[in-house]
Amino acid sequence: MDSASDQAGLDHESRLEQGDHQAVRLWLRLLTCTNLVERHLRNRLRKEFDITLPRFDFMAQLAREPKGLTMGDLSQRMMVSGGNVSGIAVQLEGEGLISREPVPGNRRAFCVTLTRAGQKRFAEMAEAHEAWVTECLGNLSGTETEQMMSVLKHIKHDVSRIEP
Amino acid sequence: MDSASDQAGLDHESRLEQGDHQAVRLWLRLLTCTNLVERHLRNRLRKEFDITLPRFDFMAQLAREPKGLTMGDLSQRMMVSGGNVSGIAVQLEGEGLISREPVPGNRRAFCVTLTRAGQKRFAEMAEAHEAWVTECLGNLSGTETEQMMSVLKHIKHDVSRIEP
DNA sequence: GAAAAACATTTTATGTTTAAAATATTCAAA
DNA sequence: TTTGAATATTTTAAACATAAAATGTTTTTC
Repeated sequence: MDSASDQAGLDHESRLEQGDHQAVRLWLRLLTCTNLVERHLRNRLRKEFDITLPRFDFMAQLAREPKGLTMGDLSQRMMVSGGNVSGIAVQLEGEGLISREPVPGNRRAFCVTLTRAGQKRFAEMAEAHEAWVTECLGNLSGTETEQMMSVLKHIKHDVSRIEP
Repeated sequence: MDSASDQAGLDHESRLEQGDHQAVRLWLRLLTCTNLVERHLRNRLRKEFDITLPRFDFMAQLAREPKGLTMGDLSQRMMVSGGNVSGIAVQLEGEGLISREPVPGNRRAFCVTLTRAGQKRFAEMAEAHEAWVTECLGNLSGTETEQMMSVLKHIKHDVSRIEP
């Protein structure tokens, strides 16, 4: 067992055998890397602000859109099901961090916004969050960052063309 | 609203505002991209083989290690909690795809292996899985693939150095 | 303008995931 | 050799996630 994998812990891509193809190797490394960062952010959000990643994400979407979003908008942007968004909204509303008000002229939809308390709370968290992300991804060179952005865009395009 | 985001649906990184910094932009794109591929694979595994991604992953780890792994090994390599692995193992054992046998000389640990049926089942799935991954990530140029591999390695290294 | 289709959301049932506590075993030290 | 620490796993409780059904609203269509 080599010291590098001892150090970082064994994971998806540390244990690949020769036969695995290039694309699979890339996929496993991509997955490992994203999980690593995601877990790091999740832990710190919990430890420092006692909030989960989905709730933070929910609030982040609202912070970018001061005029508010509907539940459907949130579902799309967070890329999760409507029922999921619904459950998170109940909790955040209970904590007084968001408010749901009827949309004039459309009694089906809600307009969800951050409350004043929600804005304040989110601002604190966002600053820390950005610092944590920068800690994870901020040591790349400008070239590396650009390469990643470019290739990821390419992948996103390819995958979008597949879906049934 | 541009046609590209109509096409793929709104997501984490489609809605960023100017002020967000480089690292955060990269992170959101990385997350979006990984989620996109992960969801695609998850859906196809469910549709074609009626299996979940975690179960597939569990079996994949075992397929690479014919001598078997302990529950703790699996937890580390899959990067999920022990309780999680425990639950998956119960199910797969119930379906006769894996077996758990005591380790001689250590009554705490189990040695988990694929059964013959498990090996056969996994071989079928793995072939399809590799094709799906190649569909998602196989259209990149050699240069792009190498760049991704290299930058991801860099990120992984940076993040590993942070953890408390 | 009534029926049908589409929309926005919530509810329900089921399953996944985690952290933390509980259980049991092994190892180390005094 | 008993105490205590470390290890390996399972159980538990709560949050998260999905699909599908249910509810109520709006729009379309004939």
